[in-house]
Amino acid sequence: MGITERKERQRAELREQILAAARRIVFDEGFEALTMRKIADAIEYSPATIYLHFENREAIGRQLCAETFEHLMAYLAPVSAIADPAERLRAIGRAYARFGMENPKEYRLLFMTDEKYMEALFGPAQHEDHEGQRAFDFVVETVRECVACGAVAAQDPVLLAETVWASIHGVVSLELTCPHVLDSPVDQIVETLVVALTRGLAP
Amino acid sequence: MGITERKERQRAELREQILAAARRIVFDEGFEALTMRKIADAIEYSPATIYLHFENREAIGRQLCAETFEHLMAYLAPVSAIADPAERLRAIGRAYARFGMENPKEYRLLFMTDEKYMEALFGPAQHEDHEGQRAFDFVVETVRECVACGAVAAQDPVLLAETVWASIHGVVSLELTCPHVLDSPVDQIVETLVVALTRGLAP
DNA sequence: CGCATCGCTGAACGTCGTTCAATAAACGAT
DNA sequence: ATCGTTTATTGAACGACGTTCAGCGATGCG
Repeated sequence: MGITERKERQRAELREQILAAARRIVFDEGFEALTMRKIADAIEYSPATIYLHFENREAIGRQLCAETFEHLMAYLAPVSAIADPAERLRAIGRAYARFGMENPKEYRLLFMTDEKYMEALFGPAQHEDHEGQRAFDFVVETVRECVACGAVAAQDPVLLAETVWASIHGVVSLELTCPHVLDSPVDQIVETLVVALTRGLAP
Repeated sequence: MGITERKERQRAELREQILAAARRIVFDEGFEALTMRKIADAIEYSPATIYLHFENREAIGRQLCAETFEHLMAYLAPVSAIADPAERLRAIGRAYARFGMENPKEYRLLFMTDEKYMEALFGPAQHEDHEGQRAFDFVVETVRECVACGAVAAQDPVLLAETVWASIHGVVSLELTCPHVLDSPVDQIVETLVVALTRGLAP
């Protein structure tokens, strides 16, 4: 009785086709340009069919966000190999910015569009393991190590981690929103920022 | 022959009514919720009438951006009275962040929506006096003074000013996009940031 | 073969920004 | 006062959007 399985497989395949089409559209034109009818055209199905696989457009956005977050994690993962906490903190900033600049549409969807696309990663739900929170905890832990080894003056590690995150996010988001306003190269601004921050937060 | 003048006045009044309605809607619900039909309802005219005063919705957004920028300048103006350049630089950051937190929808329209709403303030036009550029030059000048008096190590002042601006923007924009993700109060993050930056950029 | 289930869609609803011919009012000239 | 013209305003429409749902045909089961 492989019929049920075949149907399930075909169903999953169509769902993946929808996601693939949506991914491509978002990558090329951004999430605002993602249209149910455009997806339908791409997969050669009626728009109504999409609603048999996703609750609505927002649900597709949420799924793409989850994937985007995995993508971001892939950028950050190699950084954890760096032993020196201060250098690791700087490397986190660089890797994060690099992800944003290399994946502008995805970054925008995840961090600059609406809170509803982040809240799946961060809460405010109660008991789920929020991968967003876990990733942020990695930054917090690095800051804690910086404090422990005397590279950073003792302060609330969460506050410091949020300061680092927010400021790097600022460079990326400003560049993504208005590409020609920042005169200096993003790399250089990020470098200035991470160096100044680790210097300025030292005891 | 006051007839022409009266007509001109009435025309200007209706234009101002449109802007007033648009302002209120953006202030209450954000620019995404700004609808031509909603404006038309508010001013008790047909939607088509609005197009006799503005080219399209985007033109209204641009005008609101210009006003928003004036508003931001009003926050920054008192700061110029501060004599110490380093303290003035910190005060710029605080005032900028306060503006963003107190005028979230306007801030979002101006700096987080689309480059087309900033480019009127910053270019890429050629010979106009871009008020956005002038405001940014104020930050650059402050940085220059910081360098001159030895508070900041000699580097490209534009790079340093952009670093400061982008990082503060990051705190504001992150908080506006996802209000409950940052655990620490925005004031505290901004304070940590401006202090760490001026410390870290010192010679 | 008949019946039930499933995948799928055409057509519709209400929304949006925008356009344009048509209407009515106000005006200048005679 | 009347005519012709300019001006202000709009109703109705177009195409696109997200979303819903009755119904269609094919598939599977007894």
